[in-house]
Amino acid sequence: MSIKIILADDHAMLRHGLSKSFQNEKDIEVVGQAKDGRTTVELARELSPNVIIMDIGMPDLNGIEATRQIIKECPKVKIIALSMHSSKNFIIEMFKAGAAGYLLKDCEFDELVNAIRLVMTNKTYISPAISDVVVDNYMRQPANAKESAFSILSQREREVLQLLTEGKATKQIGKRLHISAKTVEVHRLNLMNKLKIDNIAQLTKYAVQEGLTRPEP
Amino acid sequence: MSIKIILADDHAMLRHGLSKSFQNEKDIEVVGQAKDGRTTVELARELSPNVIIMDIGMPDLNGIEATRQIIKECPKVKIIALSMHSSKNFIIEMFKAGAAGYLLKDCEFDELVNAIRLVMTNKTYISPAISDVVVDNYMRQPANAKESAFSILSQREREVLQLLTEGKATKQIGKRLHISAKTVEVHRLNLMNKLKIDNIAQLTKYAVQEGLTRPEP
DNA sequence: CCCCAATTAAGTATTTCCCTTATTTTAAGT
DNA sequence: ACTTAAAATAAGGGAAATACTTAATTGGGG
Repeated sequence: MSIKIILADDHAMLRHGLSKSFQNEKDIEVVGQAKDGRTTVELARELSPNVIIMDIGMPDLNGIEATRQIIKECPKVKIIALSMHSSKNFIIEMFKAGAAGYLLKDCEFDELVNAIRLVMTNKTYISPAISDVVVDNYMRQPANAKESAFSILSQREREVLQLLTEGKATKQIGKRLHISAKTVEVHRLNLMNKLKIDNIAQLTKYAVQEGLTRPEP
Repeated sequence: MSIKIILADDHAMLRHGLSKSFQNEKDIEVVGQAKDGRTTVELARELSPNVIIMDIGMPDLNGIEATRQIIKECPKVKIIALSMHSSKNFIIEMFKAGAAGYLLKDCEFDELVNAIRLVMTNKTYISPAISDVVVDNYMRQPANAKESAFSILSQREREVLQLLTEGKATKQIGKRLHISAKTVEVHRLNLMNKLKIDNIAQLTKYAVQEGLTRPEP
């Protein structure tokens, strides 16, 4: 029986290319693709894959949040981050969210295949290209004391923050999250109080810096 | 008679250091310092300096706008850009705004001194570190066809855009620019229509990409 | 089992936004 | 110099969003 995987990345080109490449691997089957985090969460529920290849910078719901939510629902699913970013924050948060592996996008395809087979044996795969960052983090834990969005804000607040900083109106956010616009308002108010920011402009810059949303308009 | 210069940079540390360094140059006198573009414009009016050393990334009013305004009022003033950015857009727009020189911040102090003395003879100084960018621009003009904020928006609109994306409220912007809040509203509406963006979040990302405001919250 | 934080939601007063209209300046073209 | 266009200024008014308050419900952790 083959390994069922889902590809989550906002670039169709990359998904298509990977999908083609996986056709040569007889024990791996691409059962689904998603261009944003929210779709990925839904597909994970419907298709019950073994592995998800997850980009971090995606619209609507970023890869870290998506991972958090998927792992909460189905802890057996193995999620491998495939990201452009080698910055400490992303790597650490991705593993905190429950990822089973982390690779950079400029790695070889074979490395990804190896990683997939490895995580299927309940092991964790850390790409050599980023292993030093992970080690470094354990070496000087106290230096990493500054609280980031991931620790101060609740999950819902982070979701609202991302949609807010992607230009969505309160109403739209309510619809997307299936909650009242009034609730979204409260989340917005609370998160802005926590961050001590009282305008969307600075909030957007903050979210970009934290990697919760992407810098492109 | 010595050359009177103004230092415009938001980092007090840099201003202080430069100021100290200039004490060794007997023919150069630092007559004023400013931490933002708007203050620089005022100082330029009051102190009538010969040269202004101008950073680009400054709050309230960025270096490019400040240059535009100062040159409009006093075309004799020589403005030398001292920037971290070596990207084409900044360099081109700075010269369009009327700058007499452009240096990167990691150049030698002596290069800056040379540049100051050179522009005083009505020559233009382009740092070797960026000269290729300038040449490159003339080589393939048509490639540079995509319109940036500097070309589509009016000066007032760019000013409003910067303040808006720095988190200022309409009222505050009106006060700062000495115009009615209603007028600011119109400028905001017009610029958003021109850019085809209808929310502050995306507008902020756009302004950051165009260098009109800084990425830090 | 109780408590705290998170999530949900509504009411209301205030503010902002959107659109239209209009006058005055400034810039540009011929 | 004269005409036109664009930019900058501003007000009015209804629609919409926001700030702030209050509160019910839920879900773990001690």
